[in-house]
Amino acid sequence: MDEFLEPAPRKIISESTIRRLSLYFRALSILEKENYETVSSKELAKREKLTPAQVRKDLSFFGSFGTRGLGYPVADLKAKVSRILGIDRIWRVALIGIGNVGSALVSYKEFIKQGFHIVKLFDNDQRKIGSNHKGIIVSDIKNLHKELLEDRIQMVIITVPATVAQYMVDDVIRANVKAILNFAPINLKVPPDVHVRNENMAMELEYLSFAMVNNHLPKGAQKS
Amino acid sequence: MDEFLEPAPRKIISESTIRRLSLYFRALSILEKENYETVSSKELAKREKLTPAQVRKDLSFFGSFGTRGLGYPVADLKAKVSRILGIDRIWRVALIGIGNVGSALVSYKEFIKQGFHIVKLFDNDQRKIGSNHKGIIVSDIKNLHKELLEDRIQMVIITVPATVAQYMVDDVIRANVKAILNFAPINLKVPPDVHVRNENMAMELEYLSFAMVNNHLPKGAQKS
DNA sequence: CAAGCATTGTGAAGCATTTCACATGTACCG
DNA sequence: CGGTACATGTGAAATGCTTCACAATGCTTG
Repeated sequence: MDEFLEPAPRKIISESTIRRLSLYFRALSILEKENYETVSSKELAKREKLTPAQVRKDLSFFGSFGTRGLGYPVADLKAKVSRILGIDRIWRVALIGIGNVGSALVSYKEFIKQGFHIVKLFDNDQRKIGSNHKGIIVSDIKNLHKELLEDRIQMVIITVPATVAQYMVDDVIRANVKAILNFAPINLKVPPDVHVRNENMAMELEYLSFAMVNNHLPKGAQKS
Repeated sequence: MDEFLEPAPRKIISESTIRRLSLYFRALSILEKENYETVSSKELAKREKLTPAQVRKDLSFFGSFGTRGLGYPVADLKAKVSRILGIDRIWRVALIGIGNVGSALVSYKEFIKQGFHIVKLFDNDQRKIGSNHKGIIVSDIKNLHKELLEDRIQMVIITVPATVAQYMVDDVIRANVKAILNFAPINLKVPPDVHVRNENMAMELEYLSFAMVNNHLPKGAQKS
């Protein structure tokens, strides 16, 4: 537990680097299952369609994890990346809005695997309140503030219609939650110390649509 | 229909620009509902937390849509952006894998609103095949190739487990589909003319986790 | 135990993206 | 109808990100 990890990276880490850390983590999990002892930046890059230099640079922001001539120790690096990402622990998550997307996320296995435990569900629909989803009873949205505090919730996932999302968020912030994953297609207003990530599935389809219409070839295959 | 739009942008448009076009489209839809006639780059920027210069530069890649001193005509610009993004038409989409996430997406209203019509569903589970989701009968995955062609499917959404995703994709490619939205946490191998976008919801939570653990303040609020 | 091989870690170079700043142009007011 | 205020469109500067290239270094083999 007391190995060398740069205590807290003082350089500013770019968003893209953080996203790639997630990719490395995923690749390392697979490599571990395949019983690799070590892995080179080259192999890691190949598996996630990146360049070896990028892999090395990304990791080097956080320390020197490899061995020259050999590569990176898989299990060890995986542990370190998970520690950097903060997924070496359990996060207590609440989900607000038990619609189609909300219900799907309650059973989403990737969340559990990575330590994101959905422990509270909220909705405003009387027919849903009190019902049981995967062992969790849906709470009345009226008790949002109180129950978020009681259960020491650290992250919230918002899957309510865009029209009411901001109201939910205002309440969530009052309950001292600092991290929000937002599925509503709206730009939430939050104070500077609250982190928001937006997940907009239509946006990805729009990207595909653009690419098709404009014959916009994917990276690495640009046409002259 | 025959107004001036650069016929096909010859400059390479960056991924971030395309993503922002989606944001502009969203903001413009709201502005239209609010009965704005025109909008300045400043207002548009404010609504999507961007800079006015960025808005202007993004739009300028595709033409000159504004009026100096006045701003951009809302309805007109919206139409143009939707044309650039290729969402001024109907896209025929198939969804493979009727699990939690898959079923949620069948009813996802944002897709319909933007012209993405899910018209085929596939699964390999006998209990699901033949069942009806929002008026669509689930087909047997065995007929994937045949039915994709018959129904002239242009895009596919993959919501199957990571272990089988690549097999599905191989078949999808053989059916001449060029756009894939992938929810499986795996790096799909596709030929260079096939577009893939990955949607990884756990990755966004990991980002939040990182931000919390590293006290990584969001943009515009960096601490010294 | 030395030579050779493989692969990291990292400044510096090369690209890409964003922001700046201002010339240009339009609308509107008095 | 001239003057003023406003806001676009865009080269150029600034910033940020990725790739290059190579010195450093530990492993492996004979």
